[in-house]
Amino acid sequence: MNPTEFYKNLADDIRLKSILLIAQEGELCVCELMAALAESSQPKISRHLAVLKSSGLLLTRKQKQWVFYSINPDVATWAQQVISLTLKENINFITPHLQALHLMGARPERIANCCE
Amino acid sequence: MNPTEFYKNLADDIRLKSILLIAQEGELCVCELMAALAESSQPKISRHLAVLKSSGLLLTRKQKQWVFYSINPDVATWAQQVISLTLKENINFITPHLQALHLMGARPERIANCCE
DNA sequence: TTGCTTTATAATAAAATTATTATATAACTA
DNA sequence: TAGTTATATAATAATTTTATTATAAAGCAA
Repeated sequence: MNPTEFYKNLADDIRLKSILLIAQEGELCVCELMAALAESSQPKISRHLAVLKSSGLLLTRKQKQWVFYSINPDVATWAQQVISLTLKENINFITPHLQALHLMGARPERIANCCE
Repeated sequence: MNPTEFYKNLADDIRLKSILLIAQEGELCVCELMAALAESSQPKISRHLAVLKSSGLLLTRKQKQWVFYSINPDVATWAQQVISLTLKENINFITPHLQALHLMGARPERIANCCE
């Protein structure tokens, strides 16, 4: 992935916020991103995640009925550094979404963890 | 400028390459960018530079008949770090354009410098 | 002044991206 | 099995972005 393609992936509110939320939380499922990005519809979020996955930025892991997205560790180091720098220096950009996420009841991770 | 807006500015080949070339060279005029990005037309380059200027990423300095573009030092530190990291780790992305630039005869800087 | 070089802008067309709506699939639950 | 939840996808419409072409303006040079 060349730099322009990489930045095209970041050049959308839902995609960038999803990446930053996932970077912050380690991994998130679609329903958690829906809770975090409450103003966006499910197909909209799914489609943007599909874009990020197909360009190799995100990985998916299916567990029970949930699909968990995480940052692909094979992403070029510089690109991962760009993501973490952006997160670190713009935490306020996703603060309201992190709050919405933490207000969500019955987050799937907990359920998933407890049944493995 | 929020992170999404910033990345929208980088999400185009001409804009990203112009920024990286300017970051590498310190400052460049439109005709030098035309030489470097030989495949692109003058209005195309001018328009993309206007976008970058109006979002505050670039500054202009007019000298004689030339307009020199440089990175705005007031750009957020994290954004400047993103730019320099991208440049440092993707120098091959602009190498052919740097070569074209250095092949250009009678670069305006020299003329400008010699007549101040 | 006239002409040339450099750069910017405006109008329109073309292309790409994004949103919306509806529907499909898969997995769990009762 | 039937119903429910979670996610994906396809079709189309809407929007945004980009390219192209033509033209304008500004500054220099003869």
